[in-house]
Amino acid sequence: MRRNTTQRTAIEQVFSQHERPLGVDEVLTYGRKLVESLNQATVYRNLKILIDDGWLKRIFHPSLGALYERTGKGHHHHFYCHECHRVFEIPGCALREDEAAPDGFVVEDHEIFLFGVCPSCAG
Amino acid sequence: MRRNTTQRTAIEQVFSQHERPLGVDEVLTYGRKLVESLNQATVYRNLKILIDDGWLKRIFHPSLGALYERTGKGHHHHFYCHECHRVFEIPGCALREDEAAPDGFVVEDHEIFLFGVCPSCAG
DNA sequence: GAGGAAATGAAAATTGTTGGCAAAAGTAAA
DNA sequence: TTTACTTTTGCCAACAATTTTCATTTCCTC
Ligand SMILES: [Zn+2]
Ligand SMILES: [Zn+2]
Ligand SMILES: [Zn+2]
Ligand SMILES: [Zn+2]
Repeated sequence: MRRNTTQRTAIEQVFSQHERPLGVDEVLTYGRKLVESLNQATVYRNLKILIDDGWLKRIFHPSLGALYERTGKGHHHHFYCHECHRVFEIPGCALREDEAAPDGFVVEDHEIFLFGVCPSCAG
Repeated sequence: MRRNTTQRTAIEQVFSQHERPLGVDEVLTYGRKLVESLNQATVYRNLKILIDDGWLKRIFHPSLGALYERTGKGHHHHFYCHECHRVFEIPGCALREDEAAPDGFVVEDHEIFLFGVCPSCAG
C-alpha cells in the first residue's frame, strides 16, 4: 500500500507553487528548500509515481527534454520562446480536432508546442 | 568553411532512402551500409549540422525519444497509435495558427502530436 | 602536389536516468 | 504507545545517451 512521505508531499508542493512545466533539476532544487535531504533518485521515483497516479503529466520539449506538469489544469498547450528559453502555458485550443487526422484515425488526445518569441522578448 | 564529406553524404542518403523519422541508431546502422567506418559521434555531429542547416528536424517520440526527419516534405504532423506503437505522418494542418496564442506572442512554428488508435487497430 | 583547416574515429568524459541495498520512516496491529 | 512489518529513502554504482578531446585523416585552395 502506498505511504505518504514528506518527500512526495514536498514534490507535490513544488508543483503547486510553480504553475508551469518543470524539469527534474528544478523539482530537485525547489524541493530541497522544503526537504533539505531530498535526493535525485527520489525525485525520479516520485515523478514516476505521480504520473502513474495521473497527478502529473510528462511532456517533451524539443531542446529542453522531459518536463513535468500538473494534470487537471484544463486543456492547454505550450509556447517556447527561443529568445528567453522560457516555456509558457497557452490556455485554450486552436486545433480543429475533427480535421486533425484522416478518416479512420481515432484521435484521443493531442499535444501542441508553439515556437516563437514571447511578448516581453518581442518588445 | 563547410566541407563535403562522404559521411555526411551517406547520412543524407539514409534519410532519402527511408521516408520516415529515424532514430540515431537507425541512421548509424543504415549509414554503415554506405560507409562502413561510420562512427556514432560522426552521426551525432552531422545530425546537428543538418538540423542547423534546416535540412533535418528533430521530433520527440513519447517512448522512442528523439527522432530525426527530413524537412521540406511539406507541413505535416504526427500520430502515435497506442495500440501498435507506430508513428504515422499526418499531412496537412488543422491548427488555426492565428488563434493559437494570445496577442503579443509571435508564433513562428509549431509541432503537433496526435494520440489515439490508427485505422488498422481501430478495426 | 603541398599546406592548412575542417572532419573523422576512437575513447574518455558528461549528462540524464535507473537499480541495488542497508538504513530510515510510515502504517497497522498488538 | 510500542512492536512488527513493509515501503521509501539516500547513497552510490550501473547504465544509456550524447558530447568532447585529440591525434590522424581528408577535403579544398593555391
Ligand atoms: Zn521570451
Ligand atoms: Zn488542444
Ligand atoms: Zn495502430
Ligand atoms: Zn501544423
